Amino acid sequence: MYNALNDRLRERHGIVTSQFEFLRYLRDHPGSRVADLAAEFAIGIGATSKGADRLEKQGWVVRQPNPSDRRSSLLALTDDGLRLVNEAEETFTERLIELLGDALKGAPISAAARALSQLRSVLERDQVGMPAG
Amino acid sequence: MYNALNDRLRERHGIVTSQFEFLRYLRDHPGSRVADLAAEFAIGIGATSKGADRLEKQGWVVRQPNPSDRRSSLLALTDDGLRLVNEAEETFTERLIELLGDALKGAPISAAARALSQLRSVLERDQVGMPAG
DNA sequence: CTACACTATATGCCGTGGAATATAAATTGA
DNA sequence: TCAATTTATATTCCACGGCATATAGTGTAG
Repeated sequence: MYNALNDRLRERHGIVTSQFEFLRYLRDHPGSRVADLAAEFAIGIGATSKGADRLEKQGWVVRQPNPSDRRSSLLALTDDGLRLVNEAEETFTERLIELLGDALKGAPISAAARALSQLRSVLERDQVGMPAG
Repeated sequence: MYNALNDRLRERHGIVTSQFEFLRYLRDHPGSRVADLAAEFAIGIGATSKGADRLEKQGWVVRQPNPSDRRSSLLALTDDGLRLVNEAEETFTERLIELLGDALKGAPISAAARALSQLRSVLERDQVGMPAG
C-alpha cells in the first residue's frame, strides 16, 4: 500500500508518502513544532528535523520563530505547500480507494487479517508497488 | 510493534527483526534463493542480497551452489543459525504475546482498526519502541 | 542573579534499502 | 552453434532514519 501510494504521489506531485503525511499534518495542525511531528509519526526528532529541512528547501514549509520559546520554531505551510497538499490529497484518496476497492471485493467486515492478506495478493498479482531492483 | 520487537531481539540475541524474519523463513523454507526471500518480504533483490551477505558474515547462513542453476545459490542455515533462530523465536513470540495481551485486554474480536489504535496507545503510554534521538 | 539541570532542535556518522547498473549464466532462435 | 535475449544475483550510488552529540534557550534552587 505504502509503496503503491508512494509511486503515485511521486509521479503526480513529486513527493513521497511520508512527505504527504507531513504536509497534511501541518495543514491540519497549524503551529506544530518538530517534536509534534516526531510524536505523531513515531520517528526520531533528528529525522523529523531533516524531513522539515527538505520540505523547507522545496519552499513548501517555513520555520517561523516561536514567540513563546526561542529554542523551537513553528512550522507552517506556504501557499505552495497548501496547494500541493490539497492536490496530493485527492490523488492519495483516489488511489487508496482504488487499492482497497480491488482487494475488498466481497469481503464485508472484520476478518481484517484476511482482508489484509487478500489485499497483498492483489497488489502482488498486479505487481503494484514492487521495488524495481 | 516492530520497533519493540527489534529492541528485544537485539538485546537478547544481537539481531533485528528483519534478520529474525530472514532466518525463520530460511529455516522453514530450506533451499530458498535470494529472489525467494525478496518476494516473501516485498523488498528489492539488492537489499536481500546485502541482507544475506550480513547473515553470512555472521556465520548464520551459507550460500550453497545451486546444482540446477549456477547463477544462483541456495541459502541454508548453519547450525549456529538454526540455534539462533529457535532461541530468537521464543523471545519473539513471548514479546509479541506480551505486547498484544496488553493492548487487547477486553477487546474481543474484529474492530481491528480499534485494536490497532488501542495497541498504539498502549505502546506510546509505555514508551515502548520509541526511537531515542 | 547565577550555576546547574533540563529541553528543543540541529548535525554528523553509520547502516540499510531503492534504483540503476554490471556480471554471469541460462535460454532461445536462426 | 552462436548471437541475442532473458534471468539471477551482486555491486554502486544515493536518500533517509537512528543514535550520539552539539548548541542554544529555559527553568530552578540557592
